[in-house]
Amino acid sequence: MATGRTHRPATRSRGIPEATVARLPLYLRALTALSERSVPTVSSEELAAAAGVNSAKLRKDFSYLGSYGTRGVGYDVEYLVYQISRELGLTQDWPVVIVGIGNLGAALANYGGFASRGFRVAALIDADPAMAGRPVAGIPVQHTDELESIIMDNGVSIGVIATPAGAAQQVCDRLVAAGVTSILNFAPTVLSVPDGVDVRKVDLSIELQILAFHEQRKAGEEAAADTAAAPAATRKQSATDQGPDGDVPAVMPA
Amino acid sequence: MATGRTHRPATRSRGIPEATVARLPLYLRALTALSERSVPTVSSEELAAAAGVNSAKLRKDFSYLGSYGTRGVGYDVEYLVYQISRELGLTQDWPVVIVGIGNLGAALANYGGFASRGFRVAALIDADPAMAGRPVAGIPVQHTDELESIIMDNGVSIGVIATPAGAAQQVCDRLVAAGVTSILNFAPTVLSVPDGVDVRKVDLSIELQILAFHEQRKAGEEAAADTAAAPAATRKQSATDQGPDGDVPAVMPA
DNA sequence: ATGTCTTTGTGAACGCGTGCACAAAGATTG
DNA sequence: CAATCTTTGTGCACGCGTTCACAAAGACAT
Repeated sequence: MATGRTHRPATRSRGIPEATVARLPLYLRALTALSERSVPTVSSEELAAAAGVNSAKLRKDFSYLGSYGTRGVGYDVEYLVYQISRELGLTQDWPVVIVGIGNLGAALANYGGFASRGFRVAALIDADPAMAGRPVAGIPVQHTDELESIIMDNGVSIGVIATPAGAAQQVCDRLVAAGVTSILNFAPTVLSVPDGVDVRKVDLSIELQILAFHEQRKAGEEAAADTAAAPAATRKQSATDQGPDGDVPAVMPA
Repeated sequence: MATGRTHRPATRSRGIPEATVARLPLYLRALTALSERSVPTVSSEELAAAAGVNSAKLRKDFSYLGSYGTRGVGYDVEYLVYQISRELGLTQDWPVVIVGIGNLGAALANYGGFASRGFRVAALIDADPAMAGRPVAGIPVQHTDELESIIMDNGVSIGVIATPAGAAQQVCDRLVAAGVTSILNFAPTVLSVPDGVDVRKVDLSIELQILAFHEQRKAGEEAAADTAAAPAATRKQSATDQGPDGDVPAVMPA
């Protein structure tokens, strides 16, 4: 997954496990789709399939929220949508600022998924003076100088960082100082924040590297399982084994 | 985190735990930065701080790769960079296709993090005929009709889906049929794939919802810890407590 | 009202991941 | 060469998360 919590040592909040919280949006999405199709009730089995999880896990997840199901029938879709929304805090309005309006920032500003669930893009902020005033996704970009006043005037508590890595920590510090307590970080850097501030990171490069690892492993297994007679030379070398350490050159391409 | 594995039931590959694999790119990034500053060696403590993890965890992670450190000294930066790169499969070239060249797809195509580590954008694919031929990030966009031939001709095994949710499963099916075995999915949908295909998803909306949950909890705690005399009315209602279920209206805004 | 059938809610067992704490290893100094 | 000091590598314990499997609960039919 592209994310990972940072700081805050798994303080299970009000008894709802972190892993469950991470799945609630998934259930909510599936439930919303059912709701739009006017499906009145759904069983744990069906909903689990739609959300791509195990049905036992889903039931246990819901049990942390309370007993909202009816045995022999299933869950009331509308009611569950409401309960999960409330639990996630989506029944209230969350103003969000996006800092760094490059390609990614613009994509985020245009992303419909933001507005659809209580998240409102309160402002777009960029350090480039040339960007100031230019509208992106219908919202005029404001200069970084305005950052503090924007945060405070709008009561923003969630910030999205889409700046280059070099600027991320500085932007983060300013956001936090101005009152932001939750940060979604797209910059490839480790952010350090004071206690009480949540950071989630989305790192495209890391995701790809994890995929590459599994891809390589698959290729290795396949090669090993091949005729097992063909000399290891799928591309360069089997890449799977090689002397425990030996004298491989301590240099690399990238 | 924004991601989560799908399918493939935690088959610990060659003894390297999944959690460790997910952290290797983090270490690699920190090590690369040290390498550029020509730092010869680094202790687990220093590197752990740079990567934002516990030093014991880091040492255990490295122990799965082998004993590459020197007691009393630390780890050789260059050597470790090489070993992790090799383990992650970054010493070889990974051609990648990006399908769906909207705002997000264009942002991904322009993202420098791709090219920097063995990942090469082999092609950009979009369903819109008007996009065909138009260069994005210096690469001409090709039409979806070409998808299969592009995959096969370039030996692409990793695909990135940045299409609208509605098109994602169909694109996924075609990618898999053409030979792709690893998919990075940005579309807000659960993809179903055959065994042997890895899917990782990055979901901006889910990340924000998780942040909102914690944000709400923080607001609730703070309100409760306030003077504890002021009647609960921070915004709507305390949102933290309320009858076990009661007769709340089964309707919601969004 | 009684019985059957479906589906929830959860107790219990298991496995993975994390972090402590320390022994082993090697570098370094005298 | 011996003593000391630093830092790795890991055994162990603990807690979280997942999954199984089943009893309890309610719907539904007769």
